[in-house]
Amino acid sequence: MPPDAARRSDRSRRAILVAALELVEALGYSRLTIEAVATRAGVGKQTIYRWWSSKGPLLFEAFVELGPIGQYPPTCGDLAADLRLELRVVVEELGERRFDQVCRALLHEARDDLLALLLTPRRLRLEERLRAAQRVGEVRLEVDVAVAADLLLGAVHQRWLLRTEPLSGQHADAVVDLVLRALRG
Amino acid sequence: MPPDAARRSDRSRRAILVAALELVEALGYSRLTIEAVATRAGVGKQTIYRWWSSKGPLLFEAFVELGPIGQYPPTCGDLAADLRLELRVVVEELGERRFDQVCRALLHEARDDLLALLLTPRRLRLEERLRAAQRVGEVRLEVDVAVAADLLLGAVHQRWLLRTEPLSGQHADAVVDLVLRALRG
Amino acid sequence: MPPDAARRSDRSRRAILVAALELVEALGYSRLTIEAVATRAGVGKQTIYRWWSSKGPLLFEAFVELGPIGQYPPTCGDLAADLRLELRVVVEELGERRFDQVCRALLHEARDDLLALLLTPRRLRLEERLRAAQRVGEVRLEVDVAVAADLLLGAVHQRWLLRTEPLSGQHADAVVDLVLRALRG
Amino acid sequence: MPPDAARRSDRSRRAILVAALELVEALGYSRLTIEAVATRAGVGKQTIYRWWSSKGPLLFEAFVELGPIGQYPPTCGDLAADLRLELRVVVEELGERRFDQVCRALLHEARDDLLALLLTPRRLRLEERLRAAQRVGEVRLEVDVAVAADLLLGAVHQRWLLRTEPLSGQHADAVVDLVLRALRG
DNA sequence: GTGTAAACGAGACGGTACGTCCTGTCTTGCA
DNA sequence: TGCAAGACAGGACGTACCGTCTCGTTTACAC
Repeated sequence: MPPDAARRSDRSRRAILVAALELVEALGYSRLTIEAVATRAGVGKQTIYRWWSSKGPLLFEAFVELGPIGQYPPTCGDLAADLRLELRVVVEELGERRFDQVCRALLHEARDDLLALLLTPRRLRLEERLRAAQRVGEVRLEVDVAVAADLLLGAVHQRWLLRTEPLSGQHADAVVDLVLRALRG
Repeated sequence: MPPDAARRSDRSRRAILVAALELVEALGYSRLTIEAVATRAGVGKQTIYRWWSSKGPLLFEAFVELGPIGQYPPTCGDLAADLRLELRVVVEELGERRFDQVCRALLHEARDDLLALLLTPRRLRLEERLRAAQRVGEVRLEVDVAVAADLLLGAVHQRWLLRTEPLSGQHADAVVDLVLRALRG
Repeated sequence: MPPDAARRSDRSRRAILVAALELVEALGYSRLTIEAVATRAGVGKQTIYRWWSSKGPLLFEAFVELGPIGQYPPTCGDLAADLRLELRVVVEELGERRFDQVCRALLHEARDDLLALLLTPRRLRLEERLRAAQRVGEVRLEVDVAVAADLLLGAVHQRWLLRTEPLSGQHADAVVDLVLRALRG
Repeated sequence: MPPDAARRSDRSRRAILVAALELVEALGYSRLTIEAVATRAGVGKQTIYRWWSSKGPLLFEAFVELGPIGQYPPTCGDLAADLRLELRVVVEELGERRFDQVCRALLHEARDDLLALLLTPRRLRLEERLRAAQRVGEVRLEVDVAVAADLLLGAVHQRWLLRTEPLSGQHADAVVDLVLRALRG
C-alpha cells in the first residue's frame, strides 16, 4: 500500500526534519544515519522509510522547509551593484555549515536534480536581472544569459567546491567586474 | 610502527590500484567497497588498510598513476583557439566515467586537497597561457588571471557538477568567447 | 538497551541451535565459527551476538535443548548393579562426539559453571542412590557421599579427559567394585 | 631443509619460553598469541614457528623447563601418610595459575598426550607406592593399582576441572581415607 | 682471517574470523 | 489501527592473528 498522506503525523514529520538538519550540521553527511535521525526524533525507522526513500531527499526536504535560504535582496537600478549584491548573498549562503553539508550530500548521492533545485532560485533571479539589462541595452542582446550565469555562479561555486581559497566578497566583486566587461555593448 | 615502504610489494600495490579503478568505473563510488577491491586484486584487506586510510586517497592515487590524464594539447599562437582547445579537453576529461567518479569521491570525502591537486595542472596551464597573452598585450594587465581561470573552469565545472545540461564543446566555446571579451584591452 | 526477549524469533533461535550442534559435531569446537553458524542457520551474525556472548554458552544451550542427554536408567534394588549401570551410561555419554566436544568447549572457555551444570544431573542421581543405600545400611553412615561421587565420576572423567586409555564399561565396573568396598560397613 | 639444531640460538629459545610462560600466566591460554610471544621475546615470529608447531607444544616445553613442578616429597613407611602427602602436593600444584593454565591449554588443544605426560610422574610414583604396599600386604593383591590411582587422582582432578568446590587438603585427605578402606585386605 | 650458509629480527603478505554498525524490511504491542 | 520500538537477514566495516614469505644482518663453522 502507498502511504496515506492524509493520515500522516505532522508531529513526527517535523521532528524528523528537525533532527535530520541538526545531525547533518553536527556530523556532516556521511556520518549521518537514518537510525540516528529516528532515535533523535523519537520515531520508528519505518516512519522515515515510509515517507522518504533515502537520506538525500530527506535532507533536501528538511532544508527547503527549515533551512536558512530566504535572503532575496531587492534590486536597485544599477546592474553592477545588483550583481555584486546577488553574488555576495550566494557567498554567504555557501559559508553556512548546514547549507554546505546538504549541498555536498546531494552532490555525492548523485541527487544533482535536488541540488540544482536548491540553487535554481538564485540562478533564475540572476538570469532575469540579466535579461532586464538586455532590454535596457546594458547587456548585449547576443549574450546567452545562461552562459553568463554559468560564469558568475560557476566562478564562486568553483572556490566553494575546491576550497582552494576562502570564499570572499572581494572575489565575488572581482568576478562581477570581469563578467560585466564581457556583457556590455 | 609505520609501515615499511621499502618492503612494499609493488605487485600488490599495482593490483590494488588497477582493481580500484576498474571497480569505481563499473560500480560508481558509493557501491565500491574495500573488500571488493581486495578480492579482485587478490590481496588481503589489511594490505589495503596498511597503505591507504580510505577509499578517497586510494582512488586518487589510482587515478594519478593509471588514469587517462595526460592530454596536454600544444598551444598555437592564437589565444582564442588555445583556450577553446584547452576547455574542450577539460570537457572531455570530465565526461569520462572514471574521472567523474573519482572527482565526486574526493569531493564527498572532503578530500578537496586531492581534488584540487587533480585539477591543478590544467588550471596552471590556463593561467600560464593567460599570462603569456598579457605579455603580448592580448589580455589587459589589470586582469587577475586567477579570477579569469575561475570564470573559464568554473562555468564548465558548474554544468558537470549539477548536470543541468550535458557538457559540450559548444558550451565551452561559448564560455571562451564571452570571457575573451572581458579580457581584451 | 537489553534485547527484548518477548520479541525474539523462535524460528531463528532454533535454527541457530541446530546449526551449532551440527557444526560442532562435524568440525569440533575450535574449528567452529560464529560466521559458519550464522550462514548455516540463515541468520545474521548480529542475531547470534544479540543473544549469546560466545560459542560456549551457545553450545551449552544447544546441547541442553537438543542434545541426547536423557538416559536415566531405572534403579533396581541392587546397589552394585545400580552403580554399574549408572557409570556405564556416563561412559557412553562421554563417548558421543557432540557431548565430548561441548564439554571440552566449556572447559576451555572456563565456563566451568556450565560444564558442571551439564554433569550435575548424573551426580545428583548418584548421590541420591548412595544416600538411599546409607538408609538401608548398605553404605556406612560416616561416608561423605559427595566424596564417594568424586571417586566414582572422577575416575571415569579422568580417563575421558586424558585419553590415556579408552573409556570402557569394564573400567567403570572395576571402579564401582573398588569403591563399593570402601563404602560398605 | 630441516632446521639445524646445532646453530640454534639458546638466547632466543629461552627468551621465547620465558615470554610464553609469563603471558599464559597473565592472559590465560586462549588470549595468548604467538605474535605477542614473539614481540615480548624480541624475536621474529618465524623463529618460533621454526622450532614449535603451535602454542601447545611451546607451552609444554616452557613448563617442563621452567615450571615449578619439582616437589617430590620423600615417602615415610606409613601408607596413609604417604598418600595424603602425595595428594596434597597435587592439590597445591593445581592451585598454581601457571600450571592450571597450561593444563587447560593442553586439554583444549587435544594435546592430551602432553597433558598426560605432565601428570605422569606423579601417577607413576603413586602406583609405585601402591605396589610397594601390595608387597608388604597393606594393599590386597587383587587391586588394580591403575584403577586405584584413577580413584585418587580422578577425585582431585574432578574438583579442579569443574571448580565446583575449591581444592583443599581436607578433601584430599578424605579421598585418601575412603580409598584406603577399599584397598586394604 | 675469510667465505658461506644457516639462523636471526623484522615485518609485509594472503587469508580467516572477529565483533560492530547500519541498512531496509518485518513484527509486536501499546495507545 | 497507526506508530514507537526494535528484532531480523544481510553485508561492509576496520582489527587482530594466523602461518608463510622475503628481506638484510649477525653468527659461527670450514677453509
